[in-house]
Amino acid sequence: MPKPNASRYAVLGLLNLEPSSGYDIKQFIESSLGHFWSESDRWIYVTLRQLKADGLASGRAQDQAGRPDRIVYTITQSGRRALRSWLLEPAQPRRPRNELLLKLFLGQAIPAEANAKHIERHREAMTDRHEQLGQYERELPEMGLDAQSRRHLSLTLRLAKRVTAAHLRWCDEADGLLKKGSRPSKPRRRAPAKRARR
Amino acid sequence: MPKPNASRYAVLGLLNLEPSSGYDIKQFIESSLGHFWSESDRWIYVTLRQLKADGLASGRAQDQAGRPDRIVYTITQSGRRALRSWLLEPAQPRRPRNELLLKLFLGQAIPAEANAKHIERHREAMTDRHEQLGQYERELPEMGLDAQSRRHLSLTLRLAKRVTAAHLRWCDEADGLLKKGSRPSKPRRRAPAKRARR
DNA sequence: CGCCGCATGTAAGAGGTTACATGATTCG
DNA sequence: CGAATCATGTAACCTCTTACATGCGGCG
Repeated sequence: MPKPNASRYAVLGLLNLEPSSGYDIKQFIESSLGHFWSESDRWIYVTLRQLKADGLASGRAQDQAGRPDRIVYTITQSGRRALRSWLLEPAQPRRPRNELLLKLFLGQAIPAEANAKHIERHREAMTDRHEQLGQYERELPEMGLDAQSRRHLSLTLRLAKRVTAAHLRWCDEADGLLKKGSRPSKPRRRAPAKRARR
Repeated sequence: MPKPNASRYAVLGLLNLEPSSGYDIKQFIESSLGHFWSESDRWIYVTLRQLKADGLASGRAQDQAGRPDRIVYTITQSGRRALRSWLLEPAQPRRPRNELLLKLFLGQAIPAEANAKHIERHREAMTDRHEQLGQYERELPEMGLDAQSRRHLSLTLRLAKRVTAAHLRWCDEADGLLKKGSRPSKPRRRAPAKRARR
């Protein structure tokens, strides 16, 4: 029995929507799931062969005139069963790892302006993202998806937008706090206070 | 030259605040950075020895009466230089991988109530988290941290709270949308529409 | 007496990432 | 003519997880 492994099930789940080649899956993930899921394209191919080896999918090579052959994978009965039972299990939260917050927390070692720059970059990234999400949301109805998929995708978009907006509001707040923090009452003053644990 | 690697710098950054043993670092991460950063405890020990091997930290074993020995690591000059230049670089965003959203997106394969349950679990998790963050925020002033660290930690807490609140509001929205979606005009009806890519 | 806290380590392996490799076609 | 698109693969490597290992002292 294969271990619980999100990559496998992500690929398997897409096969469940429609038989696909590795390239199809890569395209679909990049174009549609990018705001909450991504995979390295090489890894998709490896995963597909693993799924086939485990009997969760079957693959047939298609000869294509003037193109590289494509291997189209189809989910099997046992694949559907495995997918369903994975979908019923609670989602496993990932280990939190926010590099931006880590850098800010450790940011005493660098000038305050450098920290402000981190926030500024983040604001730009979040602004772009927010715009892209809005764009994507507007394009949703025109994509050839069935009503269910559209509803489910729209659900994920809404969370992404809310979270992005929260980040943007935080950027404003953070700017203010960083400015306050970097303005010592006397110039060049250095706090002698020592951090103590426990 | 070691590759850019967040774990190493997380540990190095903590050493920069104060010379510490692996166990100290584990405790500090668990108690204070848990909402935006975590490490597997075993890996911390490995990382510390790597840092030492690379000359970024030095370590001295301390004999302790009746206790296992502890190895206290101290950041070196070259460690400080490496840390500073890492802190100045833009934060690398991680590959997005939200298992909850993946399961919801693929959730056509399971009954609508199962998807609602995912949301419900998520709401509970986010509610707990929000409470914990509030608790932590209230305890901040009493922790033996210097003013800078307190301000920086509080910054990270504020983002975490905003994001958590966004998740909670989304849970309510999602409930509504899932209910609408699972109520077909005629019972047992199944949408024959086929998804098409591109 | 058994469990918890302190304190570190090793080794195997999972789960990826990245560089390298190939090769035809279409488009600007 | 060069770059991008289609299409897959191998192999080395990195990062981290997990199971296993040790051992003392204090507490209920």
